[in-house]
Amino acid sequence: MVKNSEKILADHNVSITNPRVFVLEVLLENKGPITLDELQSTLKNRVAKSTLYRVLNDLKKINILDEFTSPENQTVVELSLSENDHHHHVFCTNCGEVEDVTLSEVFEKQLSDEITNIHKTSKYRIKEHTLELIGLCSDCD
Amino acid sequence: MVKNSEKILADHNVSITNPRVFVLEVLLENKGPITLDELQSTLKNRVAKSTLYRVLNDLKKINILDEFTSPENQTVVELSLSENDHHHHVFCTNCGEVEDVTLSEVFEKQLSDEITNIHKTSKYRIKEHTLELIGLCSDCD
DNA sequence: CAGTAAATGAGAATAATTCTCATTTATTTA
DNA sequence: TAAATAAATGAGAATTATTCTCATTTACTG
Repeated sequence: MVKNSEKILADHNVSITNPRVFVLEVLLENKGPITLDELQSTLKNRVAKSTLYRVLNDLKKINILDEFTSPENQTVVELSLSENDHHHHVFCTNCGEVEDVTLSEVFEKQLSDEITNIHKTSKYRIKEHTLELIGLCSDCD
Repeated sequence: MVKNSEKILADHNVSITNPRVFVLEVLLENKGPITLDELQSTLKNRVAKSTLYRVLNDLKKINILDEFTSPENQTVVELSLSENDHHHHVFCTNCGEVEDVTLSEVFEKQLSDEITNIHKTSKYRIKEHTLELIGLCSDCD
């Protein structure tokens, strides 16, 4: 039986190596955004630091990984395996946890209308958007 | 005549020093977000690197400076002198320029409604939000 | 299974930011 | 207003995050 992570790598024509499989496994298991620190400590010493950065760059290159920075300047990564999976992020300002949020279709429509309006007055051609929600998670509230 | 920057510092009970005045002057003149690189090169050698970081932290501490990271991982700062000045940012993915955008009142209302709805299902108590619009400025388009 | 190309580990190099400490500048006190 | 005290600065060292180098190991090709 071929592991999920191995199939992902094969499908994107990247060679299947232990570090890549390990990293993918953690990301798949985690399901959602994860800070670099957390990823690193979950991997323990299975992957060298330099290799971890390289693997993450590899995954970005094949477009299955998003990277962004939290309001507290933590690097956060998240698998993005499917195209049609538009969502946003909530950050806890206290513990640094990050989660996905999916906004209602109605709202996303309102947002895209607003962006269309911006095009009329702004000198920018907008291609993407991200909404960051910042607050406290239930543990920290 | 007291300079604007000096008044700002005095109003917040921080001592008036050359580095602080220089930095504030550039930020006031620039009006809008500016990358650290740009700020640094505008200041030339008038302020030591370590002092620049210190001054920026001072301004953050008195709540008149916002700091955020662009999608290209550039540190960006912006004065926020008035409370009631909610706005968002557009980033050019090519040249790295950043600008303020103010969204329509109608849309901000829709957004705050959406956040209210999120409260019902999410475990987060949301206190702030930022919308980042990502695209190309007219020069780079 | 051997040969070649690619990936890895360990640590050096680089970049961004913070820290240290001796010196300078601002503020307070008399 | 000058002296005393406290705060801020400059220069560079220290720290942290990330990338790079290169000798060794691993994966893919025929």
